[in-house]
Amino acid sequence: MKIDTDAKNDTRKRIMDIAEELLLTRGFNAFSYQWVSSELGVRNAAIHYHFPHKTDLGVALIERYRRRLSRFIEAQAALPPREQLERYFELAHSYFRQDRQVCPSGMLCTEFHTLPDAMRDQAAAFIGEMRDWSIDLAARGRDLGVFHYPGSAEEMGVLMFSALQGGLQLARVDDGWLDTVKRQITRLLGVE
Amino acid sequence: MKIDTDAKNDTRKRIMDIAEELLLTRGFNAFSYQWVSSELGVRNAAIHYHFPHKTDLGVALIERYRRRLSRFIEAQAALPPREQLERYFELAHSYFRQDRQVCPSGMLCTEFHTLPDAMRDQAAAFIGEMRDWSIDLAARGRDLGVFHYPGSAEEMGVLMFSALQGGLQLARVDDGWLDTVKRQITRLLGVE
DNA sequence: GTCTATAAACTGATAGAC
DNA sequence: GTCTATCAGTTTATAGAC
Repeated sequence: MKIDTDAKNDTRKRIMDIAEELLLTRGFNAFSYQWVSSELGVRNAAIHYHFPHKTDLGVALIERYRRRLSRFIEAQAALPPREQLERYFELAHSYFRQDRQVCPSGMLCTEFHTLPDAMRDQAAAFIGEMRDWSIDLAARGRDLGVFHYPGSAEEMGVLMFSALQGGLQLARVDDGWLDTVKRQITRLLGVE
Repeated sequence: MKIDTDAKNDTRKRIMDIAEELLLTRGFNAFSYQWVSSELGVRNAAIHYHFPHKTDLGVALIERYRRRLSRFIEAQAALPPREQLERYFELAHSYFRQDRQVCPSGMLCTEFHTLPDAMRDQAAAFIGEMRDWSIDLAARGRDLGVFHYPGSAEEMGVLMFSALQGGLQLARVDDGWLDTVKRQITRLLGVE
């Protein structure tokens, strides 16, 4: 088995890190290879060496989100639901803290109609995995008697995901928005 | 007093209608004057006559949303809360039905960091008015004994707005998403 | 791997004829 | 009001030297 992670290639990783920040603040259509290359201190042809087409860069970014999400889910799988909920909130809030980024799922959704097919496929898979995990959290919390809410776990999970995604975006206009959404979700889950 | 509405000038209105569709499907950064002019059957210089800068077009679109919202709020102000909620849902769903558009607030939020100042100001005002109305709905429904939910009207109003905005975007990936969000909001409002 | 140089297409925008 | 013609700048992308 070969080690074939992004860390293998330092420049490749730095390109992705810069592109990720640009994706989550400005959107995929609102940054160019020039933005990445000048930030990295190289010429734009160097970026094309690592990612021949911009689509390749976009796909690589979403694939990395999916791997991260997979690791995140695994790492907190055994925690009690209340702490899982805290991690969920912290995940969202960490985007906001970093230059008022939004969740990749939200950015990719609003740009969805403009994305190349390969990116759309990856985005849809990523969003499906986020939804499933949110539903699992709602289900497990209820099964363990920690959450008490009306409707099915699927309905509550989808609502939590939607509200956090919307709240993260609207927080760009009003600082307190995300905290309000977090607080109200906690209440609606009937915690305590 | 002069009559100075958009309807006065037919071409101007048609430009705005085309640009609006492009804004809500693709985003402000992902369409150009060429897209509008070719759809309208004129040359791009004709668009510049009506809107010298693209920013002017963007601002005019958001100002129109604000006027429409103002009329919408007035038109349904006297309705019972349950019907107001239905209209709220229908407002969101009408975007989805039309080529899976998203709510302007969502598109403008994800593109926020890339927008010119004048558009940002208008977008923030529009979003604030949407939020206030959602809060008013939550408050009035509770006052009239129709809604029963934990937390303040502000918290519930902000949550409903966030969830609908997020749900509308995520519906691009999964058709049933928006309906699920609507159903769960209704439940969480403790209707019936 | 990164560079220079360049291509072809598109962007927002303007001048001036009709 | 719309046209033709054009501008300077940017975009994604490639060829070939080092």
